[in-house]
Amino acid sequence: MYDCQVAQPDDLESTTQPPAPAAETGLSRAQVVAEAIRLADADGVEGLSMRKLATSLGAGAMSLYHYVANKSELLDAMADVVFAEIDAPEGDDWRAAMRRRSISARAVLARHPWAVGVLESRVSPGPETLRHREAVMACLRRAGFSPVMATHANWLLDSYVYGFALQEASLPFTSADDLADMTEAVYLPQLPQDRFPYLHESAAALMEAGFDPAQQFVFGLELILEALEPLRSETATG
Amino acid sequence: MYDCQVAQPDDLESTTQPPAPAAETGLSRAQVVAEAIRLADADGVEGLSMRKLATSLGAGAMSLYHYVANKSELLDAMADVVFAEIDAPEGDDWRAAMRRRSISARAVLARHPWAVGVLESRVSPGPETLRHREAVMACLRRAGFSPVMATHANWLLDSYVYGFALQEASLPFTSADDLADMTEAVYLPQLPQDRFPYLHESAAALMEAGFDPAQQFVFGLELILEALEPLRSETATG
DNA sequence: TTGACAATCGTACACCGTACGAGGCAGAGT
DNA sequence: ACTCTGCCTCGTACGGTGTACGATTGTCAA
Repeated sequence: MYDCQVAQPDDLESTTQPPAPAAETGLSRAQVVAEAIRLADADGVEGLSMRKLATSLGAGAMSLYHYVANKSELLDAMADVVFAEIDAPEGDDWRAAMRRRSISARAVLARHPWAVGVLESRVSPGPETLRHREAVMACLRRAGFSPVMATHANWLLDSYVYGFALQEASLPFTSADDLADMTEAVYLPQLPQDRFPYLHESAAALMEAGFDPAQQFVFGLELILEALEPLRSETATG
Repeated sequence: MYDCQVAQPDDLESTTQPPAPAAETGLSRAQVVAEAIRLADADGVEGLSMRKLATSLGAGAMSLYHYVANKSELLDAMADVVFAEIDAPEGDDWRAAMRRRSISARAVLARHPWAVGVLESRVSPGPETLRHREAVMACLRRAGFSPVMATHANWLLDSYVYGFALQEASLPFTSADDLADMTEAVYLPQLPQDRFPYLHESAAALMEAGFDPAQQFVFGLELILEALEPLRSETATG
């Protein structure tokens, strides 16, 4: 009826490796996925093809299909591995916990910029993703948010994290030096002061002050966490 | 040096149609882009190919390249048209203005779910995009935000809008009925209460209460706007 | 020895973006 | 009237893609 599988049953057990990855000789699903992530980090997802991945693993293209049903499942698996890199929220202080996990999430998504795009149109969360989401909901519920409020808070925080990562991924520069060069060479000339005075001003201010994505991220994150605080302990709502 | 063009000079003038679109016979860039958007809305971006687009316009595939340098430029143009659908912020009340424009942005991105994904890895904003961003910055600056604070607020709001749209686009259902069916048929069985009690609880609560993305969006939006309010008029900072 | 099964991969097919260049057709110059 | 010059159309072809199919091998149980 619905073709949307949340996770394969035995994937849920995958904390212990499936049958033993055969170590030295032959491939393994984990190796395939890991190499795919390496390639995607280097060249972007659009540069990742089954043939290239296979070659990079020293195998024939069709061999991959023994470990992965199709490319879509491969992308799902990649996203799940990336998700596993994110620190789960821990501790009694919900703000500290969510701050840590959100900062971690942004950092991870900055390391794997393609992952944000993969999230979209990818419907079946993997086991690590589920575990992580469960941990987040647990943290919020234990902090006193009602089920409905916890869901709201979760959406708000995730939206911010993903949206920030998306914007960050589409920035044309990586380092602060790039920013300066870039701004001076491209943006300012193309944003004439008379037509786009405010964008011009903003670009100039950005270049002058430098731009640290992590710091920029924390600014909005703190605002959101503070705004969520008063919504706790209205346990009757949900 | 940098291959990142912000906008073609004459694109900036494109409020008036370039040379006259030739109306009846022959194609026009605007027609090509519009049909591409129609197809992407129907089948998703990954289902959009130059050949299908051409056929759908009653033309040969290569004819398109007279109006569009390559597929990447086509995607840029599509994103720009979508951006033009978003209401620009208007009026003296900055919160009302930004609320309207953010709600409009979410609605537009929900209508064109592929557009969020196109944003990523697309580096050159089109003329409409620039106009819109300029209007947003103008609104914030006039409301008393310093240049730096306005930039922060802009990032925060845009992150929320894009992130929300991204999450919404990856939802496996569209209508409330779908939600109920979906939850009952797929999520609840696959989220056993003992392993994922909180996700289970959340899914159940969501199904019971119904789920209106627009309403959910406004919740977080209002929180953000309220949190930004006290940061106005610190004009000395920037 | 035989049979089952896991793993590898060569080949082929349909599709993709697009380079190249050949054609048609409208209007301007002579 | 003739040519020339541009815009516009698109057929063909090339190198890439995901992957269906089936042949091949290696390994182990009976």
